[in-house]
Amino acid sequence: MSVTIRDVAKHAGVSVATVSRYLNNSPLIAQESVDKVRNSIQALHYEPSFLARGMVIQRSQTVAFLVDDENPDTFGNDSFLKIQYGAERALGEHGYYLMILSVGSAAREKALRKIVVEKRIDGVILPAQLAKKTLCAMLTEQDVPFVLIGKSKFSNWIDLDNVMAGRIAAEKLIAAGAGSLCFVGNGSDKVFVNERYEGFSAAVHAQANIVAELPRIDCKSGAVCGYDLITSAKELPDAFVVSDNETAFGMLRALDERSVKVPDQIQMISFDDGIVARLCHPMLSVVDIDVKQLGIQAANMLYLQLQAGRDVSQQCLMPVRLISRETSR
Amino acid sequence: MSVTIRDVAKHAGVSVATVSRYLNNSPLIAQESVDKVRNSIQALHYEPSFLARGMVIQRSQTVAFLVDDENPDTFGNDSFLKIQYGAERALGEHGYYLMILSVGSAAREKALRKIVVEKRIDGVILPAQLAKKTLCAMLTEQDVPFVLIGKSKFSNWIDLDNVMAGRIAAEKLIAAGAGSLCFVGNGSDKVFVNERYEGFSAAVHAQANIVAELPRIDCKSGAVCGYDLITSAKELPDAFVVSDNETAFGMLRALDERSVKVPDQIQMISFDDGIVARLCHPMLSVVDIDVKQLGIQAANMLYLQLQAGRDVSQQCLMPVRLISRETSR
DNA sequence: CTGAAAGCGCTTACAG
DNA sequence: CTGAAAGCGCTTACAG
Repeated sequence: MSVTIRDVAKHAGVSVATVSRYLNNSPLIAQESVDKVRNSIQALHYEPSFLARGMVIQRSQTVAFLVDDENPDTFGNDSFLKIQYGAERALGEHGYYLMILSVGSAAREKALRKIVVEKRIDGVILPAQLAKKTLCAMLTEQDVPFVLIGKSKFSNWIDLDNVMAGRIAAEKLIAAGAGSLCFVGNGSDKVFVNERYEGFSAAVHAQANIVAELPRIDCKSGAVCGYDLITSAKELPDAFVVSDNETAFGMLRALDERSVKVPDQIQMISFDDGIVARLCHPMLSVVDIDVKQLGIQAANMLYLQLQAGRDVSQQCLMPVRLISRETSR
Repeated sequence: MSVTIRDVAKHAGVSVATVSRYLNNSPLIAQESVDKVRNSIQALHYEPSFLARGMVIQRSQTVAFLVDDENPDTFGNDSFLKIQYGAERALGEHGYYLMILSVGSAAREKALRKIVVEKRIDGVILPAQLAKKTLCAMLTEQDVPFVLIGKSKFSNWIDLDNVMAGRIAAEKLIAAGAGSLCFVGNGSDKVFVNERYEGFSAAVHAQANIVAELPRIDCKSGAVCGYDLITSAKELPDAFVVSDNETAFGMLRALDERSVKVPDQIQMISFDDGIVARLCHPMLSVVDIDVKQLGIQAANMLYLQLQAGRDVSQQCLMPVRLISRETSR
């Protein structure tokens, strides 16, 4: 049907071995042959079959990106989409393809195993939350490199620098004159919330004259909770650092109703730059990271391992940056 | 290295042909052989190589999902992620895998061609916006079935029923007593906006006593535009149908500032149920569709074509539903 | 530097 | 119903 390596060989007047050498950039080939083969390939619109090639070299040039579509908390947002796109792009530049695989249930985990032993994929990128012991053990045993998104006890991971993010937020507020700060966290069990608090805390304690009264408040319902928190508060600090946009959104609305001027009377900084940050009134200042870049980096880390052949241990913390808008001075 | 069909054959005391027949559920095999082979496969943990199989049958059991990561307008939202997950799930149940491929630039379009002729994929799902003539022609020529997400002149597509959505919104408002309605659209060049208006329009004109003054207002910057629109409006209709959540958000904030009671004095209905709808104050009533279901359906349509072997022309309009919240009576 | 040949792991007529 | 054999399109020692 389609044109094969044999057709090219015949057309070029060489053997298939020579064509194959050309395809693989082998040094064992004369310039003259190179030219002939190149011409024939163009003339015939030849495209090597990855299936045949993959079969002999036992590689598919594709990596799996694991997701859990049953976990809206982790994946129901577009930053995940951006990570994915970033990874696809970076991988594409190295000639690799990206396959999506949801592994919510145990059945799907078996599916992953199947894919791995079938050699359908050469590597995997997965969120740390999905990195169960059995899964990682399987990957290691099958000699498939993987990189995690999010800190982990496993060797290779990449994450945003949440501690730094918390520190930056607090420092900015202190520099802007806030004498008393309060951290509001949505979800005390989430590690990124706790990391942001850790950074916040370090920055506050570094200044002898700063009061960290109400040092930390935890809520768990986003906007509604943030709103309630403000309406019921007796006294307010000079500034809030809030773990997420939605909680901040609710707080700002309540502040507005109480006619508290932001940022004049109270300042606020949150994290992650989403649509909600821009809908806040006034617009929310935020410590953000470039999530697409995170995906790109993850892909590059994996590519390195794919090349090295064996595990090179890598950890990477992505830098964050402050986006000053209207809730901070 | 890994166990092959030959190992299984030897272990089971049959020929590789028989094992292959078992693998392919061939009827040409005795029950006795079936049992022997099944046992051996389990004993040996045999997993057939998709690469070898794919090479002979010229199929890879994977479909490509095309995206354009440079177009934030279409893909910078989580509904796209849900479509993707839905597709992955549905495909997975049929034993197919999902590969992501971004095709923003011309270079990537060549990459798609390569993937197709390499037989790396058996079919493709793509947003209608990406369905350029050359691309579809290539797919057709290469005999690769595809389904579009969004209405199209090409044969197979699936879309949300935007006309119906517009109609439902208007009818609900009319039934709730609105005597004058106004449609606010964000982006007069977007087909889904125009379709929603079309349904709105039909519903309004069906009622002789309904006034459609200010029949349609177009803006193009979301929240800010919605806000300005209300602050500068001289008189207001009984109800608004708004093409998107963000514009509605801005309008509601302005209404609040003007102390117009919603939904008592003015009602409002928008489309798509996102996070913003719930952050509106009062919470936005919305006509929504199940986007994940859209992905599932798209996958099923493609699967049908993959099975049928040849093009079966299908169009599918996904039903929508009203989610009544606080902005409608 | 080059080609003939074996082999990667499967499927599928073909003959029995 | 079963097996021997050819073939899918490539790569890679091996001998030259």
